[in-house]
Amino acid sequence: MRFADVILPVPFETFTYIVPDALSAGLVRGSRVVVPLGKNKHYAGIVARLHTQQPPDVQLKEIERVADAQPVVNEQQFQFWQWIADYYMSPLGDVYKAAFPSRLKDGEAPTPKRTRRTIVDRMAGHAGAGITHPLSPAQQTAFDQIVQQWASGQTTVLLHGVTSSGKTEIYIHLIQRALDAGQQVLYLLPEIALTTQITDRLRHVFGSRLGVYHSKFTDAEREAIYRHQLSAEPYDVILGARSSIFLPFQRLGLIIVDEEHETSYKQQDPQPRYHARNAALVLARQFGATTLLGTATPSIETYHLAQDGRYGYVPLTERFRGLELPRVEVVDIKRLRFQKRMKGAFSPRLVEAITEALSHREQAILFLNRRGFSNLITCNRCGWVPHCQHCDVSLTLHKRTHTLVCHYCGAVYQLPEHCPSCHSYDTPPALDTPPTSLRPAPAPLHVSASHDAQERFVPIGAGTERIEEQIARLFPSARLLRMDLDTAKTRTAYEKIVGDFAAGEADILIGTQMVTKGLDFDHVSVVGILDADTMLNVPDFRSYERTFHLLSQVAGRAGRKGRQGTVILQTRSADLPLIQQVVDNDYEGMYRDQLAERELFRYPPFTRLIYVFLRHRDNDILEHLAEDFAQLLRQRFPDMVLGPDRPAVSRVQSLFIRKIMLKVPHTAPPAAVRQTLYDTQRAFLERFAATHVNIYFDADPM
DNA sequence: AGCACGCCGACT
DNA sequence: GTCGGCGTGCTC
Repeated sequence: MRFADVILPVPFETFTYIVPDALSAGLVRGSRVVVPLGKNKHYAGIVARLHTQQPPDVQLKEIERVADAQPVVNEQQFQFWQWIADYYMSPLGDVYKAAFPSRLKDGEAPTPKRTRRTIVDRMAGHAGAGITHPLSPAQQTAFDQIVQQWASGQTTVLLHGVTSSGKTEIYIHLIQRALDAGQQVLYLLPEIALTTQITDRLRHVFGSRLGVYHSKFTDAEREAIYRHQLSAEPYDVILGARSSIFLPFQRLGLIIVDEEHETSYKQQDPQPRYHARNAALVLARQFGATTLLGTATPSIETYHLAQDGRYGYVPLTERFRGLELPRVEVVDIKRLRFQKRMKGAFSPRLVEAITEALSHREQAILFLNRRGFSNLITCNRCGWVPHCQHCDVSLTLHKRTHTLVCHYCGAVYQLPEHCPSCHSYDTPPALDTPPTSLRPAPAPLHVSASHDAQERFVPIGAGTERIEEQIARLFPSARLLRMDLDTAKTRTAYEKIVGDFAAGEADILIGTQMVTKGLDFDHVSVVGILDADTMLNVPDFRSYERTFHLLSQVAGRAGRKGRQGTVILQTRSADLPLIQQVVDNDYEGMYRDQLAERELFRYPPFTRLIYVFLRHRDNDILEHLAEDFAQLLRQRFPDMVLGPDRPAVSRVQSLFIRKIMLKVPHTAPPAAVRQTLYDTQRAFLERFAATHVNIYFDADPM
């Protein structure tokens, strides 16, 4: 009797099935098979092992059919999956879930008969022509240094190049070099930076040898690319987001991780909580491939490794075509507010700079890291602030839709007619209206609160929607565009805003983080950072580093050929050294300060962090459980445990949350640490068998 | 994660 | 008298 251990898209390791004789011949490790699970579910899973050892005490079911003629997971991928599963403490089933397009995991739908060829056609295009631009002398020097460091055995190199230094052109030449050597290339970008600007440029050069892979593609498109990579003639270059590290490769020779400092490389929510940059380095090692990490502002961790000599290091300080770095001016809005000299969120200096830009027919970008109209609203009589019923966050007013939105879970509420706390303005409620508080609003909303409902509640703080309103009042003739999650929900909407702004069809672009990534506009002379403080005040050891990255990136949007751009940085923390470091573009200074802090408080890169999260619907029970769990951990990991703490958002979707932080020294063997964590978890769950507590780990959290 | 099974409130 | 709420338990 033969058995197969099968990986299924459920959070477990493997399930064992009987291999029917009829299927035996066509089955190998890596085959995709359809199997029954539970009462009447069917999934497509991956055969991880074929053997003859019948497991005891389980009633085995049979494999129903083999889904493909050929195996779909190769040996290299199995190793990689196992590394992810081990390192990030996630079951193989969840790794499989992350690695595969959904349709390939579905047991119900038969494999589609090749749909219209347009799926692959759209991706492919022309043959490509080696249309690489010649490198500038500075770029050529960087290129030579990178190649030379690889040759000297330094397989990972950090390219530290200022914004607009033309890193992409260097990448293109390195990719060409790898292709000439018959190798495949993986080019990773954060999701948000995968714009048409970059894909068009690469398509232009590499034509049909390029495959693009990211989450905005339909599942069918992703399936097509996955299958194409299994074929005898796969794409030689994959340009993709985080999840493209899971594609099958045959002769991978080079991985480029652009914007390596981006925290979005770390998958946050569903398991596996992997870091695509770090996982890519492991992938490269498996293939004996070289890696290039590129950024204008390296992460502290990466820069530290480069300083240590563990990564090669290549600086590129010259901006392409002699573009000057922008001049950054700090405006202390704490004082201006006190002096009542602010016009809404705008300082006189920012208004002046925008006025000047507009008078020269130049463009401005205004950056604010918060969407919606106001951060929160409060009753103007008693101070009541509406909160999400499921999460521990106040609700954001969205004026256009007359709604209150939870930016954490996405729940949408009607704007209340009167304050449920003090019952002020107590017009008689309609009989069918529960007088209590917030009622969830039906999804597409056409609810209009009565006109004066908005006056009963005072909006506090500004979001992009409110900035748009203020700027329209300050500059009535300016043409405005707003880009945030609300206006650029789809890729098309996003591309339209970017395209329109680039074409000069608007004068001012207001936006969130979205405006900071991978965009180059030629006519932007002013960038306004409306409020640097929201980022600084996040209680997290990385908040200064993150603020530096973000502000430097936003600042880099300013500047046009032949004229220095201006950045107006408004902040209430004007004296902070970090702000001066942004002004001076002083990465080294920021790095030095942050590294000292990290060493003092034993944070990465001096330790490895593991977070333990506990979730429970009862806050008091959770409080005790988390305390007990931390106690068990303290016994096993002396001097390494911090907490439990309430995370900033301590309740999400009706579950309360506690976080325990583990600072693991580099001397502790990772496998042993993980084993101890699992043992502790098991002991804990056995002791509190009855209580329903959810525990999970996050290795190298962001 | 799904999804079924199981015990307590408002409807024809 | 049932429809249905989501608590909890299992999946080879």
